[in-house]
This record gives sequence, C-alpha cells and structure tokens, in this order.
Amino acid sequence: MEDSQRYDPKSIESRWQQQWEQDGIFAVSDDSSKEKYYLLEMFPYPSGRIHMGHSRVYTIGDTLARIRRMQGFNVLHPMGWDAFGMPAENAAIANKTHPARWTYDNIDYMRSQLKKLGYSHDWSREFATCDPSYYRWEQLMFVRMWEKGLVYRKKSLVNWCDTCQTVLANEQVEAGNCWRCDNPVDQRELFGYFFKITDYADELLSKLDELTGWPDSVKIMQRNWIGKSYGAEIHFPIEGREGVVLVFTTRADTLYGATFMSLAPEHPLALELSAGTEQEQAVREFIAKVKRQSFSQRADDKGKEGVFTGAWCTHPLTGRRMPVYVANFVLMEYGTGAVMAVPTHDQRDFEFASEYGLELIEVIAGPDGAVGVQNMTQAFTDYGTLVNSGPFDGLSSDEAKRAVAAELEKKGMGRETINYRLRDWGISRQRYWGAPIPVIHCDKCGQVPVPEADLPVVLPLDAQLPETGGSPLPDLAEWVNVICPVCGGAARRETDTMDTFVESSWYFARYACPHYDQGPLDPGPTDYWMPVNQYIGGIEHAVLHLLYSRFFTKVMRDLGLVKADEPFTNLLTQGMVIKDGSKMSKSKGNVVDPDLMVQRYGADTVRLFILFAAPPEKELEWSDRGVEGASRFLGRLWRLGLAVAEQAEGVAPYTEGELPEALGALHTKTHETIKKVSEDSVDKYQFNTAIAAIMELVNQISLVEQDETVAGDPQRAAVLREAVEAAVVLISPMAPHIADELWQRMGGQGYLVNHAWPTWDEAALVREEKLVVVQVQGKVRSKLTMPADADDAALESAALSDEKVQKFIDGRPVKKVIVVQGKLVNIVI
RNA sequence: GGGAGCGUGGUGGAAUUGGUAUACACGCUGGCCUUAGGAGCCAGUGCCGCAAGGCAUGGGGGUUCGAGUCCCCCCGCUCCCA
Repeated sequence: MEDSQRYDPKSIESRWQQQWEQDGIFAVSDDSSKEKYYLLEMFPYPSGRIHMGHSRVYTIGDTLARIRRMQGFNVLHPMGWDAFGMPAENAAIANKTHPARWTYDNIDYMRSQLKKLGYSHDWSREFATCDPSYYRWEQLMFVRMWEKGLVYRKKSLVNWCDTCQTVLANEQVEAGNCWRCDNPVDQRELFGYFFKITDYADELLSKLDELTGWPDSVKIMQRNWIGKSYGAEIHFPIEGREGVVLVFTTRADTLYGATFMSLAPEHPLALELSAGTEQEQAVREFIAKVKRQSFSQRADDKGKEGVFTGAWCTHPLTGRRMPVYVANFVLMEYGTGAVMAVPTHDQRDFEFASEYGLELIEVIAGPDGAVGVQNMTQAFTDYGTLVNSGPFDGLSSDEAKRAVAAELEKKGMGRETINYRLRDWGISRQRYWGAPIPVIHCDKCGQVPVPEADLPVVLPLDAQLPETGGSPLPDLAEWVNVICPVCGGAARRETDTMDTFVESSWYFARYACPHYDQGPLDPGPTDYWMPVNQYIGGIEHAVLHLLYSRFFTKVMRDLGLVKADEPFTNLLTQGMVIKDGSKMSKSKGNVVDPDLMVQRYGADTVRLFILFAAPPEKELEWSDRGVEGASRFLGRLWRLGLAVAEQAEGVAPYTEGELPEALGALHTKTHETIKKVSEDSVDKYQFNTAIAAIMELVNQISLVEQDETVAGDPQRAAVLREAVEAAVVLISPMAPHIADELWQRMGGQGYLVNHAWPTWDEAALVREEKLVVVQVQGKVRSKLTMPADADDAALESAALSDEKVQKFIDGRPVKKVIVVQGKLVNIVI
C-alpha cells in the first residue's frame, strides 16, 4: 500500500489542524444574519496537563459545536483559563518559581494539548482570569456592588491552618486536618468581605422552575442548598436581665413542648450569659473543645454534648422557666444559632434531654393519640393534633403554626417568617494568587472602596512567596501603604484576595467581548450572545459554581450590564471518567494520559471512543481495548472511503432509479442512519447510539462492497457513494480530521464543519414489507413478513393460520386478538 | 439520618418510552488470507437442553393481552447534604 493510502492519523490531523487555523474558520463574528448559538464548556484550571475529564467535556462540547454549525447557527465556542488559585502557590514554592510563571507555562502547554485534539474553539477570544485586563472589571463590579450595598465586611468563623498561615475552604479540611500539611485545623474568627447572595435567595429559588433545560438533579441540589423554610421567629426573654434569645423554628406548633434552650457555642450569648456564674469556667472549656472539632465532627450523629450556661429564659406564652444550654450540634450558621428545644418532638433534642435529664412535655398527638412521655423511646416528629398546649389544644399542626405565630405577634414576642439555609458568600482569602479586593483601610474613614479611576489594583508580581505558606502581600510595604482616597491620610490596602469562584462567576459573559476596554461588558455583543445556549461541565459544580454564576448574572443585570436573567439556558452535566471501577487518581495508579492516547491512536480515535463508550451524563469506564476498537473502526471507514473514492470517481450520489435488493437496502439504511443520527446526536446528545448507527451503516457498506451479485450493477457506485458520503458527513463532528480528509479525497469541497447537516428522504425510509411478531399469550411464537399496508384483519388471519402459532393455540378457543399495526399480533386464549 | 440516582450477557452499553430483551462495540471460539501478525476479512457467541422447548433485565409481589420500562415491598451500590 502506498503511503498516501495508509490511514496515518498523525499526519492527517496536524495538516487539518493547520488548515483550520490558517483559514480562521472557528473565529466567530458578532454580527450575523444567522441565528446565534453560544456553546460553552466549563473552562479549565491550568493545572499543568490535560486530563481525561477535560478531554471528555471538550469532546462532547466540540461535537455539539460542530453539529450546530452544520445546522447553520452562528456558533460561539470560546476557551480560556480559570487561572487564579492556590495550586499555583504550592507549585511555585515547591519548584522555586513564581505562580504567574507556573500558570502561564501551564496555559501554553495545555493550549497546545487542546489544539492537538482538534477542537473548534475560537482562540481569538482566549483570556486568563489572572490577567489584570480581566480582573480589573471584577474589581469594578465589586466597587459597584459595594455602592449598592451588596458587599459588606464582618467577622466570621473560618477554618484556619496555623502551620500554613492560611484559611482553608471546607473541602480542604480532611478529617479535621489540613490537606496540605496534615496538621489540625482550628476555627478562627476573621474579618472578611461577603457578597449578599441571600438578597437574591428568592429569585435564585423561583427561577429554577423556569430552567427547563437543566437536569432535575442539579435543580434539586440548588433548591436544597438554598433551603427556604417557612416558620416563625420567637423571642424568649432572658431571666434577670434585658434582652431575649431569638429563635427560628419551623415547628411553632410544638412551642408548648419547649423545655430548654440550646445555643450554638459561637453564639455571643453563650459567654455573655454564663459570665459571672459558677458555670462560666465549664462553658469556656466546652466552647474551646468544640472549636477544635471540625464542622463534620460536630454534625456527626453521635455524641451530642452540651453544658448549662447558668442562665434561664422564659417561655413567651406560658412563662415557664427554661434552662439555657450550649450544645455542640447547634450551628451558628443556620437560623439564629439558637434552638428552642422540644425533646418530645425533635430527635436531637430528645437525645440531648435524655443525656442531661431534662423535662419532657408531649404536645403533639399522632393518629393513635398521645403516647405519654414515660413511654417515649424516641421523639415523635410527625405532624398531628395539639395537646397540653392551652388554647391551641385540638388544632392540627398546620393550623397551630399560624395560630401560635399570630398569638406571638400580638404579644410582640415573635412573628411568622421565612428562613434560608443559604449563607452570604464569603469571598476573602488570605492568599496571594488571586484578584486583590479593591478596598483601602483608613483609620479615620474606615473601609473605603478604591475609586474607579484608580482601578485596577494590580497584584504585585515581584512578591516572594514565604516557604511556610501564607500570603506575601501584607509584607509588601510599598504596595500596602497608600493614601486614603477620602481624607488623604495614610492608609493601607486590603491584602486579602477574592475567592477564585468570583472569576468563574462571570467569565462566560466576558467571552462576548473579551477585548472590550471601556467596561466589564460591551452591551451590543453581550446582549447578542448571552445567555449561553448550552453549558457543559461536571456535576461536582452543581451547587457552588452554578449558583454563584446565577447570582452574578442577576447582579450584573441589576447593574445594567446584561439583559439576561439566567446565564445558562441548557445544562449538560457529564459523568466522570473512571478506570478499573474507580476515579482516575495518581494514588491509585490508574491514570490514563489523553496526550499519550492521541500520540498513539490519533485525536479522532480518542474522541470517538470517548463518545462511544457511554452517554455523556453517565460515568465512562476507560478501556484500552475499547480505544483499539474505535481505531479499527476508523481504519475500516478509511479503507471504504478510499475504495469508493476510486470506484465512484466522478459519479454523483444515487438519487433515483430501480435498484436490486442489496442496493435498495443500503439506500434505505443510509437514510435510516441519517435520521437516527440526527435524532440521537442533534436532539438527544446520545452520541454513543449515534456512533453505533454509523457503525451499522459502515458494516452494511462493507457487505455491499463485497457483494458480487451487484458487482456489475450500473447504480452500484452511486449508491455506495451516497452511503459513504453520509457516513463521512455524519461522523465529522465526532472525528473531524479523518472526515475532512476523506471528504476531500472523494472530491468534496470545503470543510465539513461548514457543510449542511444532512437530511433524510422520507420516501427512502418506506419499506414495502414489515416483520410482524406473532405472540400467543404474550410470548413470541412466530415472525411473519407482511406487506407494509396489510390491515388488522389481514394481520390477524395470517397470524392465526401460521403453523407454529396453530401449534401453540392447540385447538383452544381464541378469546381476543390484539393487533399493533406493522409490528405485532398477540393472540389471547 | 435526609435527598437524588443506579442495578440488563464474561465487559462497556442498546431497547421507537408499555410491544421481537441484549443493537453497536470489547472479549472469546472457529475459519480464510499471510513469511509473519497485537493487521485484514468471514462466521458463531445470554443461560440450560441432543432436540422440542424452557429460563433469563438485583430479589419478591402487583397492574396489563403484553413489563427492563408503570405501582408496592425488600436487597445492593454510587453521589449530594447533614
């Protein structure tokens, strides 16, 4: 075989990649008569190398992007880098380099890796979020949000690693220890900036219903995360002093069963109430102990612990004296950080009361009536009818909630209210490699946002990272010391940087106008491109990134920057890539390097296998054998393509005329395949079954190619050409290099990504005969080939007279015959 | 503990949404071709059975002419939240 006849992915792929780039066919323009389609995959963190998860998400996205182009849309398919983050700091310390250097080197390398996979990204819009030309606009939005009251500063509890001198996110705390140095993490109170995402809680919740293009699982997770609950706020006056303990409860109906009060250890009243009592020392020790526990330890079911504060409060309706406890299972982050304890109807309270010998009052009776506190082995948490509740006895739980809240409101002791689980978004990070928070601290003026004219606050690049971890920024005197923009006095810069989730909360909009320098977003292109039609990424971002992005879009809308309410119209969450049954990881030694695979088999094979092995939203089990299968298939397509190119040179694809059976069947199969692939990949994103259909077509082409009975038929070349062309065009979004190469060798013009998506001819689908299954008692007993237009009566009589069917009827009377046109006859006896 | 999802051949996975269970691929078996093959081509391959036939979609029940698909109970696995 001559060299030019061998399937050599390496040379084909690099040639086409150069061609595409040279002709700039993926750079998209903002004004077009064509309908826009914005397709976006979650952008990568430049960690160093592309991994299989990347190749999967970008392969899925690229296939769709190419399909949409072929359908005639003006497709925006950009790429960039989520380039701030702590790994860069760690790597910089380990390799004695600078985070910026490390990051940009990684970007260069990963860009070349992505290009080798043949993705149709518009690289003219590329940006990295660590570039001041990007984060300056983020800082501007911070300032605008500040002006609108959407940013505030407060002290809050954070995970702190003393060894690394830094705050850790919850997911960086492993079993109470730092993920990096394995030393215990403790809780520390620090000042930080917060975005008021809770202002948007209701809209974030209600608009979920309109996101019909999102998977239910993601919407449910967001709904739970927002955690809207209807309840009441209740005041419990503190005995012997001013003030109340403020409580939120969804079970105001159980108020008469409240026998004590539980405070979170962080609750300011915990120390305040015990101060000066004989319990003070015990409370202090208990709080210190709880602070050493991680959040997950505290939330653990076992080990509910607490300590009496020495103080009492008063039941707002009955006047009962209630001891106030501090308890480890009460979280300051939820509600008000104080819980009215109803041991009879809340399991945690029940366990706590049993442990500390506290009183029980049963106030909700189930369908079988009250059980009596002496018989209770666990809390009764269902709704029921009120007992022992004074004027509310006999009401249902639902009625009582309203009535109790109304009574409290009348007395000025509470009211109906709504609570959210969602917390405001703390964005301060005591890290270097992030966007500086644009605030100046002045002793006289307090916190002053950096004036717009002074933006951006550029992250100084001449910083030396301390070996011990932590940020070098506080020690950079010439950067830190500034003049207060309000009073002109000496002031200091904020040295915290923003959570990197901030950058990823609006990058999708910036792709509409990545080079715009008059503001964050250029209104024209932004309104044209936004919202993203199809977003693709991992399910692990179901809540954080996707919720923050929705929040930011609404903020940008309210700042007049975008018109869209929601960022992503359709969302596809792709599954993980696993190997040998578990997630690929260095420690398990089951990592497969996509680059190596591309080198060995070519990008088209890797792409094809990724799409074929599983539907996008499911886990994908990597299989080296499977990859070889994909490679073999492309080799087969290659040989058939070349054979047909030669035999059918100058022959037009078949359009009409009588055909012998084998050719007629192939013609029909061709159009069936176009239909099936269109439905599966264009509409349903089921690329695995679409590829299977193309494989079936190729198998049939191969049979016809070798079929000697049609060897001399004048229509043979035309039918084969039609079939092979269809296979090549249909596979082109998935395996674009081999497709363009075969297309060209067959005499086709231009790039397939600019070719129209094929249509099928309904007439070609019509078969004259259909296979009809005959069942007796629901079991398949025979199969009949019947004219496609045979009516019910004809099908019935043909079925009844069938020999095999007769045998199973065995002379018994037929009760009923069910006929499904063109498919099935079921005989009931 | 709460929520979501999944369970089909030796393996990855199909099944027009209630109508031929196991498409397509991997693997395996046999054959052809070949100096050779980790290449290519052809055929076979759910299980039991010589066959007729029977049995099979985690297990058990139900609805239906008909259930992988719908309903109830149980078992197992995965993810998310606590």
